[in-house]
Amino acid sequence: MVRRALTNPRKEATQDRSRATVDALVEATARILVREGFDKASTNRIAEVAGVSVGSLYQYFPGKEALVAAVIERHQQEIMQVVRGELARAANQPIERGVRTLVAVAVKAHRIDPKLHRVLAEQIPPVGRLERVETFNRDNYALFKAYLDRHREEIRPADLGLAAFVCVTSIEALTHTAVLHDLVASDEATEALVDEATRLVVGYLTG
Amino acid sequence: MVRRALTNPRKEATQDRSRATVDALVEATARILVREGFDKASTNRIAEVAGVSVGSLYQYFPGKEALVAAVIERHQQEIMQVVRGELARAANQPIERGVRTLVAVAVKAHRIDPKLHRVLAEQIPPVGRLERVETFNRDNYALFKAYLDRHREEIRPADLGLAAFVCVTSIEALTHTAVLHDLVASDEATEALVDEATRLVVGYLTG
Amino acid sequence: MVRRALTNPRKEATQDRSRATVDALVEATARILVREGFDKASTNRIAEVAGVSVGSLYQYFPGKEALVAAVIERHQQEIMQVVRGELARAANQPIERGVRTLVAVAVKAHRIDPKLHRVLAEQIPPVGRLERVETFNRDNYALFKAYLDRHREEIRPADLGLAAFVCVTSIEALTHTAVLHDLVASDEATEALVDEATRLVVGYLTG
Amino acid sequence: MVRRALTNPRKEATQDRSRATVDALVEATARILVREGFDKASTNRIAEVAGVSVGSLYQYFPGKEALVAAVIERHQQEIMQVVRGELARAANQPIERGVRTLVAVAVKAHRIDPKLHRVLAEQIPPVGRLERVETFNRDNYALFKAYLDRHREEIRPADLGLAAFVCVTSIEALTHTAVLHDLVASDEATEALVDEATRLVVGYLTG
DNA sequence: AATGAATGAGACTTCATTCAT
DNA sequence: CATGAATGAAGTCTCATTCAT
Repeated sequence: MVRRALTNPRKEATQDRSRATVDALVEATARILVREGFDKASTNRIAEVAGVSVGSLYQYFPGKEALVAAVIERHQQEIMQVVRGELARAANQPIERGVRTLVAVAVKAHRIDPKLHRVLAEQIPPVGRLERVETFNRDNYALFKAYLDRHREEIRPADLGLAAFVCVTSIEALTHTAVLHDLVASDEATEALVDEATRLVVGYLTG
Repeated sequence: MVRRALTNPRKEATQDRSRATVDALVEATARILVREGFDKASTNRIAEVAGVSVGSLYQYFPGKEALVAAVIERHQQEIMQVVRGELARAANQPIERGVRTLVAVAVKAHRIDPKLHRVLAEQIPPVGRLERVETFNRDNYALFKAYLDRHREEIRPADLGLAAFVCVTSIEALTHTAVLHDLVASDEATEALVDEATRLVVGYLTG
Repeated sequence: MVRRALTNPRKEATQDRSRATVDALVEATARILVREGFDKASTNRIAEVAGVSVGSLYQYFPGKEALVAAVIERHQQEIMQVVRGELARAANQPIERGVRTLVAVAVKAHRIDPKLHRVLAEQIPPVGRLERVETFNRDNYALFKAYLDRHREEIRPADLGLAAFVCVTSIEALTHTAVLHDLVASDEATEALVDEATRLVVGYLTG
Repeated sequence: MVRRALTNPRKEATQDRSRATVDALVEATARILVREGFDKASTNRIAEVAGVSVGSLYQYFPGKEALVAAVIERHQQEIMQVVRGELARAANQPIERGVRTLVAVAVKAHRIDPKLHRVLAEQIPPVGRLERVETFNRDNYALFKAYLDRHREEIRPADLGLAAFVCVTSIEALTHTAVLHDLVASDEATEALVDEATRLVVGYLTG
């Protein structure tokens, strides 16, 4: 609800033409973000790339921020779709197997449009970003904590909240950095990374 | 040599007055970054806060980027000073003790002007940032790898490079996130965090 | 015939629905003018408040000007209705009594939707305004001159045109300013104003 | 003090070049107002006519309003200079003679750049205008009331405040309207108007 | 060296109006 | 007739940078 005025779409796109315009705008924003960087993502340029007039842009979005927010949202939803899907499987797996699944999912998630992910992580200025990112991480955190709750018998740490923080933050950082630096270029490299990350977390939880 | 034109001081400030001007400019930039955010850090504003004319600003810095770069550099050096100092002690400590020292150092380092650290991490746009940050991490990475080399007998992972990446990335992420989210407000909380991070890394290295 | 293209309704609203639409548009314009000011009276906003599409607005009015003109016209007609009605009585009253009636009428007229009156007087840009206002004053002027003609025996000034100008302008200004500045808040205050204005004009005409 | 942010110059023009720029901007604004109307007075156009960049405009004025305010102020000061000068003479003249002087002054004042006066009176939107105009009229009102105080023996009305309001408003309206409608084109016409206005006011005051 | 006035490209945004459906 | 999506010219304003003094 907060900051509605700045980052929420102005009106729902009910009709087809509207819908297409909105999609084109969000897509154009993402494309520019990836190809030219945040600085080049001016409203005029976005409209131009979307093949739409600036006026139309402002008909649907109150400003640049809202467009970027929409891109982030879209990206986040694509990720969460992958995550949630694969995560169901992990729920009942034993720690070792389960964590490996989670790590693999994290890598997979980070590979969805990694260039966009990179830009969003690096270039987007504060206001809207932090909230989004935090929201995202809070989701991950909650999911992981639930997993730990279910397996509380098998793990050492008493403070599951802290444990979840440690694990989620580490996995996120490792996969994020690895993808950014192309450390997961080959399947072997990816497997090695997943192995290590799994060891890190499993060792921590069960040590 | 790289990008000299854009981010290096135009000239060495030999004379005292020059030196003072340069310092005032960098300090003003840092202050504005922290207090008003990157967006407000216009060259005119920086000059004003530094009590200097824009003209003088351009006498010493080729542009806005160079100023921000200088702020980053200064911050980084303050951090490395702390890190290097405390790190000497860790070198000959056994794994458990040594890692704990390293983690504690990381927390300490992140506490140097955390607001500035936050701004630099969140708000500064791409060009200069990534390189700087990577430089920074590469330093940490190298230092830690050297530590692992020295203790290679006591640790499990064969690929020390990968192991160093896993450890440095995790510690960095944990301390960074913890400081950002004020999870280290009290001494107890800090100690708890250090405990967990140490366990994470030690478990991984010796598991 | 003059300026038809810009300020006259495009077509007569013969059908009921049309009539209702036109009324809604004029009413919406007036409301916005009063409540939000001329600047906020965009065609889109007017259509929205009228509960009609912009397209429909342009079906009945050639543009924004025409709408404002319609509002002015409506207001003027309401005023002239009051004025003409009360004026009939004044026609045969002796100077003293007659002028008092006229002044009272002027105050009464200015009290019809004074907020709208104020906006029309203050905020509406040139093109259509002057003409309208002049038209309005010309009406008043003509009516008053006719009154003077009828009483030419009792008054001093030889040039009745000039006399009418002096009287109408003064009465208009006094009542207008008084209403704008809330100098007619109470009945006593109103009576005092009417007294003075009457004295002013009567003294001038009969002195 | 009110509305400083919107209508006051941003900085004092201390240096010669600055001063020239500010003057050019105000002059350009006045010229455009007179020749092309308020609507055409965009900041870009003003800067262009002033032979200056938009940037400079915003260096000295926070926006369009401030420019217009400056024009009004300048005009007002020119007027008050004339008024105050001639008014001294009226102070000790007997009613009849004094009022005639005052009326003549009013006409003279309204003749200073009458086109500009007209535009300011007709086209300038509310916010800044009313205050200015009221300030102006309050000055006139105060001056006239002082005159009445000095001659209280010779005049009828008990409430000098109300009397001043009646006289000032009437004289202002008569001269303003007369100048606007070119009723003072010839010397004879002017004299006739002054005669009538004087009679109006003197009759009222001494009747 | 220092100053700060001047520049002007370009970002953001609004709104009167049109036109395909 | 009604609708409302689309248009794009035009306006406002900022800010990195230059340059005459």
